[in-house]
Amino acid sequence: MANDPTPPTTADPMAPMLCFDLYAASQAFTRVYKPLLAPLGLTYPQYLVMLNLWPDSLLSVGEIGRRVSLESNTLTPLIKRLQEAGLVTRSRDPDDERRVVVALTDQGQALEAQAAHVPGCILEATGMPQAEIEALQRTLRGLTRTMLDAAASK
Amino acid sequence: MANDPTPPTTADPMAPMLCFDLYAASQAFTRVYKPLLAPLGLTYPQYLVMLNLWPDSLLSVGEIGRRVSLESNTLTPLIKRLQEAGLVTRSRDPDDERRVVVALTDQGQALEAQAAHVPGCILEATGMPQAEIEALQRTLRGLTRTMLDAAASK
DNA sequence: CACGTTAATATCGTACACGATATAAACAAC
DNA sequence: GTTGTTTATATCGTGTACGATATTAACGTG
Repeated sequence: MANDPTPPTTADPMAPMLCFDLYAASQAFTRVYKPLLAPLGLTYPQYLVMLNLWPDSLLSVGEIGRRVSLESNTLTPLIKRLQEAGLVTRSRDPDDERRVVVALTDQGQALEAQAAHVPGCILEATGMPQAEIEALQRTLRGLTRTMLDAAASK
Repeated sequence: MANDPTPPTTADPMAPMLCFDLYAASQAFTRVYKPLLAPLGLTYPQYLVMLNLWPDSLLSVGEIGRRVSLESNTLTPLIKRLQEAGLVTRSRDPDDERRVVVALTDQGQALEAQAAHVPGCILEATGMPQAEIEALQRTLRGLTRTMLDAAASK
């Protein structure tokens, strides 16, 4: 342990930053998800997309985007990677050629069973009872709405 | 409004995802920060770095990393951008040539005054009383610790 | 003091995020 | 039916994140 030239901190500038705590918690989840999803060949955002495709098996890019709060600039390359992995197909909607329809392949369908244990593992890792988790979710959703309204009104 | 081929969702796969709510809340903060920080020429992570430099004015890359939870692979290019913007200087620590010391320039120092209104604006945008914010921070910090412990023990 | 180890940054590759813009299909109005 | 507008994706550029590896300095032990 060499001597660090850092002077003793008088007041932690990070202490009052709620945003930082949110970010840290989000990153902590990512770290727990990673070893669970890596064997499936999925990143966390890719897992969110698959999670929506498993029950519906066929969705437009835009509908996926609304559900996971991402736009085509992020989703298009992400879904292309899922396609390269053989999990989904991409094709134009014949009813509306502007749309791209994402559909599960057999392999993508089969992945659902292999991912079935993930939510339970995450729930366990939180160490929180269900009721407390739901209370936290309500708090966060209210906060998110308030913040977005504040951003929009500017 | 054309007819969307999306079938009615039976159960929202996103509903139980606490991680998603954390992510959404974090993104909502980013959107509120952006118009406040853009006039200063800072991104949010860059603002976090400056927030630590303003009281101490001279920190090693590693010490900054410990405070903002980032490593050199992210910090090095970020700090180089701050350097190109004329806000900081980078130089080797003469006492330990492995270290790089980041120091505020006059311009970087001066930016503190221009950023002084930011925390108040953020606090106001949350619409939450101070006590509730602190309670949420405690919850999030506890959750983060539990999650990281769970990730480490695997 | 050589030599293996540790420590502090940097570099590289991959994958998000997201603002701005481009493209092309669908729609609307005349 | 041409023309203007909206809608759905895609592309591009910049900036994080982060695992893996490289580089160089400091340290420890014989």
